[in-house]
Amino acid sequence: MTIQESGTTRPAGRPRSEKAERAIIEATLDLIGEGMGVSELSIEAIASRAGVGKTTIYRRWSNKEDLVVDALSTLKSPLPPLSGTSVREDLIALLDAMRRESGQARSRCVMNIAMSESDRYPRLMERFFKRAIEPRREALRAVIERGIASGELRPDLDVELGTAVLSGTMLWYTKWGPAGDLAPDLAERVVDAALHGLTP
Amino acid sequence: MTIQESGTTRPAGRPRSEKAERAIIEATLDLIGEGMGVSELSIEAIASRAGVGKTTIYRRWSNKEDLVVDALSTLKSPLPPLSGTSVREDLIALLDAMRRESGQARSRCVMNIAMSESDRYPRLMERFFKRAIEPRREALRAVIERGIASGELRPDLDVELGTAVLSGTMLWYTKWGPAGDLAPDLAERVVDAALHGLTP
DNA sequence: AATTTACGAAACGGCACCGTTGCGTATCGG
DNA sequence: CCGATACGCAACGGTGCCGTTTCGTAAATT
Repeated sequence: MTIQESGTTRPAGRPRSEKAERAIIEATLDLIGEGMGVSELSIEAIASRAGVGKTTIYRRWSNKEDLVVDALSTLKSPLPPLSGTSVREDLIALLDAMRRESGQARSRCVMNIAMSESDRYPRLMERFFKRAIEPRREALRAVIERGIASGELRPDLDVELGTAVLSGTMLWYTKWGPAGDLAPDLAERVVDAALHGLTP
Repeated sequence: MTIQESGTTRPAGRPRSEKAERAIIEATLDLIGEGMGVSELSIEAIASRAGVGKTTIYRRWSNKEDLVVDALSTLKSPLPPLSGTSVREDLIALLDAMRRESGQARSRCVMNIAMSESDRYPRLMERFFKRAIEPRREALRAVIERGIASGELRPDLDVELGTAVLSGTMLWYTKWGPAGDLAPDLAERVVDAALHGLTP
């Protein structure tokens, strides 16, 4: 053995192309980003878009769902840094990250899929949720729990209800708000409305 | 002329079957209610489900989109009666209607379509929005404006922000809340959280 | 009764995609 | 160089749906 990678023998023959693999996943995300539902994605369209033979796709994934799972899993969810100075500031930081993401076509369409196809592709969505949704929800939950502990939030506050109010409101604007980008100060206004309530 | 209906001459020949028409629309809504996206609906599946020949469908609608528009338009949106005694009570009535609807598979799937396919079928969705979504939003808006006028809500409240907080929170529970039916007192809790805020 | 239109069923040619196979070429280890 | 594997490409037979047409029958008007 001349070259050996961490104890695993490299199989003989030409190695699989990393470039092709990335191109396939990029093409998949592109098509999803253009509004394709999972059921409308065709392997042939992905192969064509990626400049790749169908063989190269089938060699790696046995079916479309597995491919989509892997493609969605590559979407990073970098949570914004939280200053920790106040609950209000941290909430604004989290919600403003949602606002910024909602401006990207790819993120919007992925969200569409997450919301509408979870019944038909439960396996796919379970994995995607764990990867992309759960960390954000957990961050929000942590901020709220910290706020309850510090007295910045009601001691009897239902944490889930708090997350629902905050991210649900942003979700509403994303889908049904005025067309185009969301107002830059939206997160701040939503947080203040949620914190202080609609009554005088 | 022997029998004449309200000034319009009935054309000769066998009249179109009202029963077949309803069966077609029912079948369409059934399939949508089972999780079908618009793009996955096939005329053949609808015809088969309705016990009808494809001819009978094509005679009435020239394409799938027109059929879906008509089918969705038959979905009633009976707004709940508002007591008008207080903003809080009216809001609870409106949000509880959303909660009850979210338990019905057909309503859930229609909502899925409304949220995820609005990019691909803008014409369809525009009409559906006007029919099913806009009246509810308008009712919510009216209650909020009345509350501002009566002093029950902040005088400087952004009406759209208020609707976003209320219906967005319900939306969040519908899609991402705990599985199964929503808690019967959810609307009340959401309204109180929105009215009084998350702070002590 | 004659005419007209609608009905359900079946079949049509066409198309897009399926998943697989064969081909000639490219890229690796030995 | 040799064997092995991956590559892009093209073609395969199969399937499901398209929108249309044909057929025999049913239900209305005149």
